[in-house]
Amino acid sequence: MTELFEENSYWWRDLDDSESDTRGKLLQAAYREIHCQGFQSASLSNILARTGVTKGALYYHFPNKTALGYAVIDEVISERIHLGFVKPLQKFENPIEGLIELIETSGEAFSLRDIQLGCPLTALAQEMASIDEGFRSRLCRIYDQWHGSIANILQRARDDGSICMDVDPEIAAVTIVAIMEGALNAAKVAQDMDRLYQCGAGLIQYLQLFKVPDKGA
Amino acid sequence: MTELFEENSYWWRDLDDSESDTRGKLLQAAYREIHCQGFQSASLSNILARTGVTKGALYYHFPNKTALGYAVIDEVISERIHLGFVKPLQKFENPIEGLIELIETSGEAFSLRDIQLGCPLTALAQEMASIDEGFRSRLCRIYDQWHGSIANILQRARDDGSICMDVDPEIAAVTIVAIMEGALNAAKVAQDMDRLYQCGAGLIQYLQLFKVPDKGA
DNA sequence: ATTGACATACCTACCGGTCGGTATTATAAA
DNA sequence: TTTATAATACCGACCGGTAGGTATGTCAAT
Repeated sequence: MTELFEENSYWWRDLDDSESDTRGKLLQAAYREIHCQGFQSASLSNILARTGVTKGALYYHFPNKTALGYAVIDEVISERIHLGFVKPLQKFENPIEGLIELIETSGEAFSLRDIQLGCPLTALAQEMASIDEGFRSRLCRIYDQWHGSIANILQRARDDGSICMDVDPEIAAVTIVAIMEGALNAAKVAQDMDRLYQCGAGLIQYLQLFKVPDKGA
Repeated sequence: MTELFEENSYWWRDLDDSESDTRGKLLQAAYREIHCQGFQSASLSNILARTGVTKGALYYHFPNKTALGYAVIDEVISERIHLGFVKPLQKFENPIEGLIELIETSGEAFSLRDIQLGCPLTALAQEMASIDEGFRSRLCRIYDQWHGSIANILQRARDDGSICMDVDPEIAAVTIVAIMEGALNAAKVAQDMDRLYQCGAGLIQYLQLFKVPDKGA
């Protein structure tokens, strides 16, 4: 078996393996183990072995496995999604161009390995949302922030007339995220970056609908 | 904990619990257990207890847990996706109207419980695609059939001029499935049917792009 | 002397899987 | 028609291993 855990990845690039921060090391290792195996099948022994931390230390910092999972969502995944999908959008004047830019650069950002692993948010949502309310509510918060940030820039764009008045920012935001997560899912199963590009093209088509009807005519 | 397994559900309505067919009973129970818990956390003991079948009988029909999982995909999930998402599309003259009809009726087909559980195909894909090649290839086959069937009707519609010539059937098909799976994912996490409707509205907007440019003008 | 930050040994429950045995039916030779 | 054989379908005690979790011990810094 190829050990996906050992690979470098977009999903855990630049993790701050703060040498002496036991709690931090546990969080990062737990994040990767959970991303690779799922939460329920994530093995504390693996995390311990990989970090060199002992069980006593783990249970000093976290009351149980579930709490560790919650912390991974709140402190690692949340930030990753923000850094990868929310923040990059803020710096664009025109949200449509920002979205398109984001779609196009993500083709370069992801390696095939990243695609195989898939989005950690979706994975955890699929596995845990119906099993544990603590997981669900935390994951939901992240999705809501993601939706909110997109809806926000669409609203602003609508206000200043750079996109069509009759686009509903909320519907558009939810749909855009759905396409992105759906695209990541499709590419993961197919193990094929092309799926990502195809959905990217579809998303760009969808975004064309937002343009103001040609004023030049 | 509410026992999602015990609920009736869109996802396992009309399962043929063929009284005396041990293998069939195991398949159906395994499907439900896997859908509720995920494959890795699915407990053979649960499946056994729920069916009244013994361990000896299970291992007579299946060499191991993995083979049981494969059979669930090939024989249960495959058919469910076909019945729920592929076949309903075939009976429509106009694929756009067919898609829209499917989106609208699915709002009635799903209960909140169904939404909480989510699509079994996505769940298994997210959990197992990067862990086990046997799972991945089988799930990929189902997605390919789904994509293929949509691409097909779009191609036919293009040929007879009922949709715009410059829609790429493959890109459109992959994108449509991505939106649907993304919608189911969003609704699951939010535990809210409205997410489904929002994405449905977004998908319908997207489908408007396929219409032939107004010939009456 | 107390506390924060671990380390180590240990516990029980459950997991997938095995294996010797059994009841029932099908086949076929005598 | 009886009887021997064999395959099918199942039973359930048992096994090694791993899981999450706990109890107690250590030890440097305040």
